Order: sequence, then C-alpha cells, then structure tokens
Amino acid sequence: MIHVIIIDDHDLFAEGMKSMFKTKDGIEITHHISNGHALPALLEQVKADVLLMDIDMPEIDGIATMELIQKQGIHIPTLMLTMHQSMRQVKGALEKGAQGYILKDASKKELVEAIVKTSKKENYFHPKINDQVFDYFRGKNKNNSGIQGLSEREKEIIRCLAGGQNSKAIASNLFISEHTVKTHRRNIMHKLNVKTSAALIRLAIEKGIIELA
Amino acid sequence: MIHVIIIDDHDLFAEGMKSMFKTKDGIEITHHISNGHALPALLEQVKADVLLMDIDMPEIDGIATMELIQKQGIHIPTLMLTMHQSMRQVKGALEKGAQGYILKDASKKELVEAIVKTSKKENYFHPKINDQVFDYFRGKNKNNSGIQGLSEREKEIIRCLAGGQNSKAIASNLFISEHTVKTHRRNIMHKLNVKTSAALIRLAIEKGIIELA
DNA sequence: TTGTTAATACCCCAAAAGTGGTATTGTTGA
DNA sequence: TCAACAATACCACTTTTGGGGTATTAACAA
Repeated sequence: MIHVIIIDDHDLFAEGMKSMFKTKDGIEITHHISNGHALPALLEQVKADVLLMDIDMPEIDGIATMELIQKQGIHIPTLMLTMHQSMRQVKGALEKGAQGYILKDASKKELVEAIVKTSKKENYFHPKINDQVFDYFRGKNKNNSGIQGLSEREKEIIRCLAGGQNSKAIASNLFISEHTVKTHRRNIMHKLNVKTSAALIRLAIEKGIIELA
Repeated sequence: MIHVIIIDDHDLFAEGMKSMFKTKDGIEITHHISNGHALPALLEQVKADVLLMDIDMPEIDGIATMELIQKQGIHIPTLMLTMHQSMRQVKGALEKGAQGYILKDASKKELVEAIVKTSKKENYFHPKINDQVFDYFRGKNKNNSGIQGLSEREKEIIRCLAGGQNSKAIASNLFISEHTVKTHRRNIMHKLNVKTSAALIRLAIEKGIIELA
C-alpha cells in the first residue's frame, strides 16, 4: 500500500481524491493539508511514501513547499499536480527534484500510474506536457533571457503599443525616429519569441510589464 | 436522490467528485463530461436535477455552456464551480441564471449544502465570495461598453489573435475563409473602437475576454 | 583598454493588417 | 412574417508590420 499525503488548497479536490482510491488500487490518501506551511509538522508525526502536491496555492505554492521540507532534510518522492502547463512551474518543480508532473485533467488511471512510478522514485510526466518540456530544454537560453532581457526603453515601447499607438505615433511621442521604433519592436519580438504584436501584448501583460487599468 | 451532471475539463476532479458522494448524502453524480459542447446531446438522453459546472474550461467555458443549453430551451438548476473569484465570471454566471456559485476550496459539507439548495432552485453563494459580489453590485455598472456587443465567434477570434495567430492561421484553424476572419477582425475593432491589434488585446484582457495563463 | 550593451538610425522588401465596400445564408426575436 | 443580426465570403486598396541586413554613438563593465 502506497501512503500518500495530499497538499492542496482546494479542499473539494482533495476530498475527492481521498474518496477515489480504493484498497484495490494499492494507494491510500492518508492525510490532507491545505497549506504547505503545515507540512513539516505533519511529516514529523506521520510517514508517507508520496507527496501529491498542488502547485498553485495562495500562501505558499508547491515549489516553495518542497523547498521548505528539503531544507529540513526531508526527502519524499513528490508528484506535482497542476491545472496549468506553465513552463515556469514545470521548471521550478524539476529543479526542486519533483519526481513527476501531472495535470488535473488527467484520468484516474494516469494518476495511479504516476503515483506508483513516483513512489518508486521513477519519473513521470503527463503526456500532454511532454512536448512543452522538451521544447523548453532544447531552447533553454532564449526563453529565459526573455523578460529580464528587456531594456527599460523596450518596455516603454511595449506600453505605447498596448495603448494603441503605431510606430509613427510612438516615434513622435518619444522624439525618436520611426526607424528606431521599428528596430526596438523587432528586437523585442525576437527576445520574447513572438511573431505578432497581439501575442506580444498578451505576454507583456502576463509578465507584468503592462499595468492594467 | 439528487442526480447531478458534472461538466469539468479536469477529469481527476470530476472522478473525485463521483467517488465522494455516498448514498447517504442523497446526491449522486450520474454523468461527467469534460466539454460543454457535449452537454446538449447528453441532456437529450438523460435527466438531471442539478448541473455542477466548472467555469474555467478551455474550448467553451461554463457560462457559454449555460447559454448553449438555454438556447435549446433547457433549464436545469446550475451550480457554478470555480477556482477563481473573478468578478466577471460571477457576473456572467448570474446573468445566465446560475443558481449558485461555489469555490473549489470549499468543503464537502458546503458543496452538499450548495447542491441541495441549487436543486430546490434556491440561491447559494460561497461565503468567500459574498463581499465581492455585493461590492460589485453596489459599485459599478458603467465600464463594460462594447464588450457585451461581441459575439461568441468574435471572442473566439480575439483569443486566437492573443495566441499569436495571424488571419491565415485563424482561418485554417476555424475552417473558414481568411476573408471571413478579416471581416470579423474589422467588426471587432470597430465595436471596441481600437485601431491596432495590440490595443485590442490589451482591452480584451482588461475586460476579461482573454484568460491569462 | 577592450568588449558588450542600449539606443539610435537607415536600407529593402514581402507579408500582413487595416479600411472601404458589397452580399448571401441562416437564425432568431418581435 | 419581417426585421435584425451573426457568420460567412469576396474585391480593391493603402498603410503598417515583421524580418533581413548594417552602422554609429555613448555608457559601462571586465
């Protein structure tokens, strides 16, 4: 029997997981906590074979929670659970030594497989995220230099774009040549690896470059 | 016994819900579908007392799904289920006549209460969102100019744009002519009174047409 | 000192966006 | 039944983007 502790702020989800596993699955959710802060204390009292860790939690997220227990010298195979396929999260989870990564739209069968593999310290990645992961690790440099690599001037131009200005308007606004604006735009799009200004604005908002009203 | 259909793209969550309810709760999750598009067909075959509807779904969200079945003259008490407390979503759900609104971090007890109330066509709102809702309906009514005039198809095209697709890609994606996409784009920009796709995307995100990752 | 980067500016050109029309079909609501 | 609207599609046209270069200057760091 694999003993699992689930860390998830969505109580309903955790409750559901508890109910889902029957003895014949060889898996039992023994404990549930909804806040990562409580995990170290719990682990001093009970033993677990696998941690089923939600990544997206408000106070302390799954990655920070792993960090927390690892600092205390505790190492339990951990399966990260998420709704999003954010590359940043996958990366963070891997860096902290997560054994596997599975999406909340997986099937029960897949989850069982993931938990079993995790308990054996094997790696499991949900099929749906595979391509993304591999793409990421192939093209590592570019993705990372992205936002941080933008200069202040470039961010300024992004904000102008989001305000509906075209290159000519931006040029006259900033007292520079339209050629310069176009050069900046090109560099920005190259750095962020987008091909349309629509995608650029979306990314910029996601990354907090643009403040929404 | 209250018969419930759950519509949620997160299969694991739905599976969990199914397992969670025992006969003594007086609630049974009879069916689960992960895509709102399939709901009308399902409702022709089976009867349900309550719909437990996830709001955040990729292809067609919970609100659009309600709209879909209502257009077919079907009216089933619906409990909206969400992780976020987005005001836009609460509002959309209310406008479409949702009976209740509950967060995924509710407890099982709360969910049972919510389902029971919903089945009686009473309203249920999760305590955590109450303040927000009231603030909203006290506060404002003015800001959504233009948005409500957008058709579903138009919103779909906006989301494609935000994903970095150009007109040609969108056309091939949606199996329509590039001319049609350009017509939609023109109509959208006219309705929202913007002149560049950059400004369009910013506005669309501000107004909640696009969900950020 | 030398190397790197940010900001500036210009060239060319194909592709896409944006702007002005018109029009057909199907659905829906008054 | 009829008007309104959504979704579809096409034409013609101008402007803007996006992508390929290259280059100068100032500032800053190794």
